Amino acid sequence: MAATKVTLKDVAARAGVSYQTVSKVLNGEMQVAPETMARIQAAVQELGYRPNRIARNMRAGRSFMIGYSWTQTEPGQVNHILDQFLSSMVREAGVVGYYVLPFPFLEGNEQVEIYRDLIRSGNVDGFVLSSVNYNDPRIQFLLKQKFPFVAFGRSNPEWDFAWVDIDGTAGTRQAIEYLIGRGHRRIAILAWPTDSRVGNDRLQGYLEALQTAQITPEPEYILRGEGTFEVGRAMTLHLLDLPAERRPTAIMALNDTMAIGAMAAARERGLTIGTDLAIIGFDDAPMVQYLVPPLSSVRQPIAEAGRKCVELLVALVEGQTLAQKHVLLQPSLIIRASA
Amino acid sequence: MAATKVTLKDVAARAGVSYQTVSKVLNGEMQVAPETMARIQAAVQELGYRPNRIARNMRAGRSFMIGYSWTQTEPGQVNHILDQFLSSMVREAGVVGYYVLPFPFLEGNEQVEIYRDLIRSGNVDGFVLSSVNYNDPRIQFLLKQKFPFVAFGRSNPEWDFAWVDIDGTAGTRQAIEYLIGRGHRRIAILAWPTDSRVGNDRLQGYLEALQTAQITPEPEYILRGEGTFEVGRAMTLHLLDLPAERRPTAIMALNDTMAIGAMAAARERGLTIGTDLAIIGFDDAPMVQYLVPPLSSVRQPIAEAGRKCVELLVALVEGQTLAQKHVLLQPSLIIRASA
DNA sequence: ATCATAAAGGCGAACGTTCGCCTGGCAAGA
DNA sequence: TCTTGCCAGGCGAACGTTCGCCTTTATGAT
Repeated sequence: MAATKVTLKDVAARAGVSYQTVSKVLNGEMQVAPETMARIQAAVQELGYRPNRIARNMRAGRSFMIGYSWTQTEPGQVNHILDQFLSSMVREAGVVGYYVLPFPFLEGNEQVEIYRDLIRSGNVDGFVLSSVNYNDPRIQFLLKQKFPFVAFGRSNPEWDFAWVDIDGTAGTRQAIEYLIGRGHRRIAILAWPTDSRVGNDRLQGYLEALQTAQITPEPEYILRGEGTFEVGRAMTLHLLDLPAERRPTAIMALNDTMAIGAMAAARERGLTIGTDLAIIGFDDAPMVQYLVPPLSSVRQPIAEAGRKCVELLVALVEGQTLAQKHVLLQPSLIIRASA
Repeated sequence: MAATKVTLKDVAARAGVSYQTVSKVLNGEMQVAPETMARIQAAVQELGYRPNRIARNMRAGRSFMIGYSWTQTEPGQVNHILDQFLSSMVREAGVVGYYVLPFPFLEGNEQVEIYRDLIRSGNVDGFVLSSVNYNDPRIQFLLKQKFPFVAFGRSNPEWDFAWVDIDGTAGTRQAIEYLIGRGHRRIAILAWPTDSRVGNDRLQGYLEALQTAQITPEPEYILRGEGTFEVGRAMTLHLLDLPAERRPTAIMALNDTMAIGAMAAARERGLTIGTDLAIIGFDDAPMVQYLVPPLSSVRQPIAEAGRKCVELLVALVEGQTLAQKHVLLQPSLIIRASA
């Protein structure tokens, strides 16, 4: 089917040396006479030789693969993260001689079994984990196995492992500080259930910003629920139906989908978004700039996170001690007309 | 670092047979006494043996990997395709014992070099191509190399290769027929430059629907440009500034981003979308359901396409003759309030 | 003339599989 | 008793690398 494979032996035969010599020369592990060198290089060129990666890995006892899987979003949700994150991982991995191996994501214990299989079959040298949360069974498993991995996201504080995360607290804090700076005092937040580490981190920024401004957090301004459009809309309707003097003048949502729900609710109540009610989202999904009005949101340096994950992981795999085991990246607030 | 690898020899030693026998038994290529079988299975279980994939591939002379790369979208654009497409490929590949190997996408000749390298190094057994267009150099190269691949998208009609595509013509035709059925006669289309195969296919559906309805296509209703928000907006402003009796009552855009631009333009001219002006997009990006009004759009069976690509490719790689070399999937029109 | 040294390159082995062929033993038929 | 055939399993080889050690020849110092 494909052109027959060119091996070291073919190159060696043409260059008139042993194949081991070719190997060493190509890997720069040996001094040879200049003419020999030239003959070898010519043979490589003419035959189009490339080292067989499988054989190399076989010998090395490693796969030079980084396992990665992600939660597939349900239809109607976007995973605008994936493209950036995966692209940057693939690129960075390529630079240091690795590949990224995507594998299916399953929930619960089955997922751990997949990790176990990939390890045992020698398929991967390490993992990058996404969608990390408290008590993540994958982390627990990998720690026990002492198998190299880097988590994109934090988990239980008592667990000691390498992670890269985006400072959700800072993102929200920045947004809330902006709202306060614009004169808002009654600021509500559409938050997530307490079992979400990401949600709690982001909520924390809200509390910190209020505290700094010496505003007492009102429990009725902190609503929790799933991060969907419908939930965001329902929560906002509830907030807008509070008596006028308690009704919030600004709403921050922990993701854009909820923020869009909030915008819908505001419109239903006849409010002008941006003037009657300020709304800020989180994630800066690609389309929110085209909403009416364009949604302010917190943008995360996803590509940078992907790069860092690979960098840390490769260091771990190669047995280096990490200069920094934790990387916390700063998001940035993108202000548009909605706030 | 990781637990020491368990090999066939370890299993064999524990079961008291030769390692080759273990191999054959596990692969079902040999009959053995029931007790032997039991001993082997017990040993496998107790030691947690999994065949080493690299060694297996080495022996097989194949990688069981499917190469895939995609064009990373510029910031501000969504690649809502990737998640679905890649997930379904990974899943389907897993079922038949393959993995998907993502690699960086580069433009032009460099890209072909990457393909060449991946082939020569034995990294992949085949490719799935995305973002295919006319005169695609990758297709040209792979055809010449006789290396297995499946394209997601069509290219030059004279080239003979396996592809999976979504029937863009049918998608647009369906949308235009819907508009005609709603009484629209002056229907404009925001199309793409003529060098886009996808764009031309979709445009074709527009022409066909008009012809069926015996409406003469007006050149001034067929606008071409890049598929961005700004272009969509500018084109629409131009259309809306036509004299009242020539102004279109409906606009179809070849992607959602342009459709969103059209919505912005309509709003700028004070038109009510859905009643004064019907707008339909293409792609059904996840967020368009939340626009105001929700955007009607053509939805593509992306996951199905990913599955089919893998199915065809694996058949090719394994040397089977394909029952069907071309798969054309039908998109569906999702009607919302914008049209 | 002798010996150590370095340069240039060869050689065998190993990584963990799978594949094809071989063998020893046993039962049944002639 | 001898052959035939089958069952259960063993054995060597090979895939394409890399690694460690060995050999040969030339060079220079003693």
